[in-house]
Amino acid sequence: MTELVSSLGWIEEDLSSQDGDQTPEMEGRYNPNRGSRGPVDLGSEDMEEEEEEDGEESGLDGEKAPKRRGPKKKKMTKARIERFRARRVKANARERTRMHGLNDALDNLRQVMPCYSKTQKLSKIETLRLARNYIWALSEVLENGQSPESHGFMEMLCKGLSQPTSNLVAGCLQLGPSAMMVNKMDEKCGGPGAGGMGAQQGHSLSYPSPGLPSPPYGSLEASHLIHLKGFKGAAYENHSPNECSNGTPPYDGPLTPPLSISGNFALKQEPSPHENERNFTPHPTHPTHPGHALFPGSRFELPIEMAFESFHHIKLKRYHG
DNA sequence: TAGGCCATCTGGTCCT
DNA sequence: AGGACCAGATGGCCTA
Repeated sequence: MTELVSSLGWIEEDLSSQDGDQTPEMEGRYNPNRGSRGPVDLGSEDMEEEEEEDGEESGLDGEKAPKRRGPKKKKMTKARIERFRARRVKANARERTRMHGLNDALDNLRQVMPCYSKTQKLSKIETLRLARNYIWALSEVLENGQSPESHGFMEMLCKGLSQPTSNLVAGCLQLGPSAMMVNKMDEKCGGPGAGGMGAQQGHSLSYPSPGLPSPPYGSLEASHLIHLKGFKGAAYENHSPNECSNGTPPYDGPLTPPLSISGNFALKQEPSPHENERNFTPHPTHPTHPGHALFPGSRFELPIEMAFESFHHIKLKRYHG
């Protein structure tokens, strides 16, 4: 086997030095040194063919390698190797493109999540979990009339998320300057859970949907949610993202409305390229006033209660035909 | 330094 | 034959 690998050494060199399949779009993303795997495995077919060429070769310890059965395979001519390489290079490029598409889709998903930051990106798995929770929570709003300002809504949103993500979501949705101050004090006095509303509860929250699995990690302690009291409108407050200093990820991206209701669920338009630079500036699809949300299907802003009412009304109308 | 997350390469499988 | 999809492997980066 060692000999086999060394006999393929030239291919390894060849493949590792092939930056030829690096497309311009990958600039800055593709690092040829990344994910390199040492000896390149040519795959069963090619390996077998190499073995074939080696004939009855004894192994390292002198024991005989079992004779291979089945039809003899074609010899690995230089032309075939070339074709194989070309195919592999193309397949790699396609796979990269495919994964980039997948990542783009995830990015789009991140942007319609109740907390979105270009700089503090949710991981892939957290994005998917939060998306599921978001859909679930919104369904509850629609079907059971649950208030999006309730504990339950926030609990559903944070279910199964890691603690940092839960904090991020909670922070994005409901923390105003005063809450942040209180929270900071709480944390200094013994970390999350030492005070504040969550700590006052002092027990794990119970979750109403038995159909959903328990969180794989992260706890559901109420203290993870920092403060759950009325987040309405607070997300538009210009709180400093760096006020949390003990592990709570700072939120320094554009502030996503809790539910910027415009049509289906909370779809937003693509953020402007400059959105990242401004901490809080008007956006066509974002409400510009604290405590306001966008009127469904339009750019009118309403007090958030009215917006939810309209949202609810429209959804019910669609739901019931 | 360990662990989490990620991008990439790769071979296998299925489908057209 | 070739493309899409998938899962395993690998190594880089970052953070606690």
